[in-house]
Amino acid sequence: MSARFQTVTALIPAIPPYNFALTAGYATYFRGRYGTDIFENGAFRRLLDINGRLMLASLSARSPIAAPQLSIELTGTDVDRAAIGPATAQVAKILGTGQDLTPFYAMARQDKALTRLIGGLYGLHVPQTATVFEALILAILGQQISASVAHQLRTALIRAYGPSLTLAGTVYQAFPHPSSLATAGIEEFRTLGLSLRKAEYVSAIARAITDGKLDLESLFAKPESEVVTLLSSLRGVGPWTVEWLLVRALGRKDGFPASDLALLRMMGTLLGREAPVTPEEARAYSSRWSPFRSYVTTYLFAAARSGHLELLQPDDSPSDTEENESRPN
DNA sequence: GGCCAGGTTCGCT
DNA sequence: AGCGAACATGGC
Repeated sequence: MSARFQTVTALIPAIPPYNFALTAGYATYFRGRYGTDIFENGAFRRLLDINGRLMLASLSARSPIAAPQLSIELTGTDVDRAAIGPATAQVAKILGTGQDLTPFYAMARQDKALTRLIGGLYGLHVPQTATVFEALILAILGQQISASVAHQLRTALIRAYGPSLTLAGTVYQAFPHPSSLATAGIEEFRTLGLSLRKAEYVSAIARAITDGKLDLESLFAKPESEVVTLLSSLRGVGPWTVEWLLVRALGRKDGFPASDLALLRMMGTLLGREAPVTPEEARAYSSRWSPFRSYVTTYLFAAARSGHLELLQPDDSPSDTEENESRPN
């Protein structure tokens, strides 16, 4: 049963400045592969599920940051021109091509602590998840534990329950449907390494969706107050998860997970402190970044994930380095 | 081996 | 209201 594949191509414009490599890198945690997303050899790939049809999207950018254009190639057994619209819309959302950074940059240039940070990450947009469901499940899996354990759990869940398509010998996987997670048992989740609690949270959320009692995707168009109320009512969702989804799934500009341990450490460094800031300090200080705190959050995590911690160092430090090469002038 | 990780819930004061 | 314990598991 050799499937016959079709391929179609299109172009996606992005609002400049747009740095494709940085944005696709962020979406894959600068690891090359993370979860359903792959960024290798300059190409971002992800298996899309467009109304039940699986197709691989492969994206690349040739054009400069100031005049960005992404080329997309769709490959699958059921791909035709009609798939281009919905597929490009989904990828454009995932890679944040429609975001306008200009107002954020105008604010950040006036802010001493942010200047170096944004300078080193010029053109980074905020990647979004394809669905609110995906962001929520990933967030729950990542609560409290280290980034490496979170990576393991997320990978295991996607491998076990995500739809897959094999192309040229490579297996690609999309994020699991709510129905797949709803029919899986708590015990199955536990064998993947989830705690009993996380297994219960994921199971209950998936079942609520398939039962028609919960419509996460409708939150995208809802005002923030409603989003917060509904998400907070779910077991397993606290303040951190709500803020994380505002940033990562709902396209809000001013989300800020003030209780995030990593964020508190990064802010401490950014402000030239020895210790992490407290959640209260973080919240109070961050008000000056409003209404662009989702971008600040993303840029902080990008600096940490990409290993460029120097972007967090204060700019005005005297900087007496041991190996100082004498510089002219 | 112990403690901490990109939190949240639950049970006690 | 506020505080502490439990939770899974890899890494230091």
